[in-house]
Amino acid sequence: MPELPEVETVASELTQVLKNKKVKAVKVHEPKTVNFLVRDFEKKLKNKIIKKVWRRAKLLVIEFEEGLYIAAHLKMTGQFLYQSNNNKLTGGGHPEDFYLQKIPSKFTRVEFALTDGSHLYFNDIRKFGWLKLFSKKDLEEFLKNMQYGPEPLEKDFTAEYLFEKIKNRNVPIKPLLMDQKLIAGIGNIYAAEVLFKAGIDPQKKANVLTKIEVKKIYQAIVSILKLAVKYKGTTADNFADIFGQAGNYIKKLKVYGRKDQSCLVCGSKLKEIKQAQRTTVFCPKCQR
DNA sequence: CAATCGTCCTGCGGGC
DNA sequence: TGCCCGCAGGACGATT
Repeated sequence: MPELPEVETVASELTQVLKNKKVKAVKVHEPKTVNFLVRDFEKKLKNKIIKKVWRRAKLLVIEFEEGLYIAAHLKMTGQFLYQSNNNKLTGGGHPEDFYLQKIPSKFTRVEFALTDGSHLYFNDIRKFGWLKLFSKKDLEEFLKNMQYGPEPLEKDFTAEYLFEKIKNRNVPIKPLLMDQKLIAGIGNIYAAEVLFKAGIDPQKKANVLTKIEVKKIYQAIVSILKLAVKYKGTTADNFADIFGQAGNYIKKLKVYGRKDQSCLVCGSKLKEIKQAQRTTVFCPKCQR
């Protein structure tokens, strides 16, 4: 669920609130969430100062002084929630906003107390998410092993790159767009949205796509991801930003989660299929 | 190289 | 009303 726009939102907000703050204490409630023995993980982070938080693919990286890093993956249900020293989550009180999880809750896997009295919580219902503590060298090694493809909003991601990489691939285009080694950061929601915007059937094999079709896909990737970042992502399930606010791109979704509803362009019935054990919704008339 | 399945985990919704 | 089943999905490893 959290894909590039959601993770980007969390990274930039975390940088805003955590920059130059010092860790007072860490509590790990779920040992399997972290890559060290609980007491070691807690000890290594004590008194460390946070420099910034950034994103690579769907990975969040919290950078500390002295070359220490936490790489975090939210997987499906992970959330970072921030509570400043004197108030609760901002919430907002709009009923449509989101159901706010109480923090800490039974889903709080790791909590960070900062010396200014604020707290950061890593919540995760399904325990797929993780926090890995790395030295600079370990982080570089880890990222190298991941073999992430280019960032879709950076200059090295081009229509030509995309065409060259997929022109010989005899696989359906939709699951391919979710391959992190091809492009970093696209998941099930945005892959579906991109192909709708580009007017391409998700079942179409990559190696039959023309240069023009690939260019349409490329343009859809860039424009949709940019807009989704601007909207602070999509809350289709339980994504929230660090203040517990839902992402607004859900209002812009054209196909994801709209099985059997009518196409917003042509009015025909949207169809749901399974591809590589993932659901894909598309318009059989608009996407060919 | 491609396709598929199992795994991790829990809440929720559909069906009866 | 209540219970069971299966779905949701990011990413990796194993198998065919």
